[in-house]
Amino acid sequence: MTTYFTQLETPLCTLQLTSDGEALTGIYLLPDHRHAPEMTTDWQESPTLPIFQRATAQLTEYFSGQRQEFSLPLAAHGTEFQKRVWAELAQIPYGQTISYGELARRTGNPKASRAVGLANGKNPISIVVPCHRVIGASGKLTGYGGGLARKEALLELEASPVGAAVLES
Amino acid sequence: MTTYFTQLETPLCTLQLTSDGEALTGIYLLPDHRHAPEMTTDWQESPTLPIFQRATAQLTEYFSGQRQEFSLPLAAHGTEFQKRVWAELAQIPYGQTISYGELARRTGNPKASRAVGLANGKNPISIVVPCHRVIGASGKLTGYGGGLARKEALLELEASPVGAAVLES
DNA sequence: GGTTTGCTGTCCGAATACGGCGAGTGTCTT
DNA sequence: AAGACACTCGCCGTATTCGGACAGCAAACC
Repeated sequence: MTTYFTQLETPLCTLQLTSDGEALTGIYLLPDHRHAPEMTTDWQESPTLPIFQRATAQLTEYFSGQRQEFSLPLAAHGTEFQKRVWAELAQIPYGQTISYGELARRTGNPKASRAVGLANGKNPISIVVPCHRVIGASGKLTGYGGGLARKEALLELEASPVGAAVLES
Repeated sequence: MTTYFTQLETPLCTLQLTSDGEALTGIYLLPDHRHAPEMTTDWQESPTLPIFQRATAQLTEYFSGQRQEFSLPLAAHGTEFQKRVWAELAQIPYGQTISYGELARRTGNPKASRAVGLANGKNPISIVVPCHRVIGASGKLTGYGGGLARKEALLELEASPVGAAVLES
């Protein structure tokens, strides 16, 4: 199965988008994103793919503070448990944060907060599936696949009424 | 990937042939063949598939003593080591036997006679890939996925100038 | 306030177990 | 002597199991 990809520059960092040709399968924060897939010979750069056009437009709006929700076909591959966690992630509104424990409760395994953290880190579609909105019960950020600094930046962006201005400073 | 199959009656037993549509992927001695794959819902019976027609004809000739070598497209899936062993199996002439140790030497791992035995047992294409021609260094048959009795019968068939007559008795 | 402990799902490396062997002994028949 | 047989031990590639490590948290203790 061919994997299509393209890249997008944002005020935060470079994003790498991947797709199966129909749905979006991944978004990675380019330099040093943990669990980012290796690019193999069957990858094909296709900036003009419709799904990439739509995703690029919506992400650009997001970073300018003009968009709070995404509308894109997604296809995240993982275990049953992981998919349940990711589905629950998508329910967290823009600008809000919850704890790993709370996410565990919503997922149906109240005591699996630690496993939820792992599943969170494996979320392939950063930003659109807002894993950055999950923080420790104490308020500490505790971890992010794309780096703690970027997690903090994303939360600042969503908390600021002036949008991307905070990223420029 | 759909798996195609058909069955064939022989003087020895029923044979189950499997294919990917192009090449032969398996031959199993039907009642009680160890490591025989489970038939799943994506299996499809296709007796008219060209590869099955050719295989059936050649196997029938073999059991009547009229054929000593096969000419069929094969596709055996396994590890590197297993494929090396199976390739070496194909070099053993009709009617001859060698020991597991000798097969290990020919494969390039002289001391791996025991591992060779395992790989031998995993050979998916019985008879055409003649794993029955490998016996213990002492002359004992020591084992066969399709049952020791059948291994003995196959060797008798190949040793007899009158062909399948020995199987009828 | 700190520290410890138990509860979670998944991955990954290490350790283990398991054979379609074979060579080397030792014993017991002929 | 020489063969038949039982037993032990080293050898090898796989399959399976096992033990940590983690994007946490709360309760139970000092």
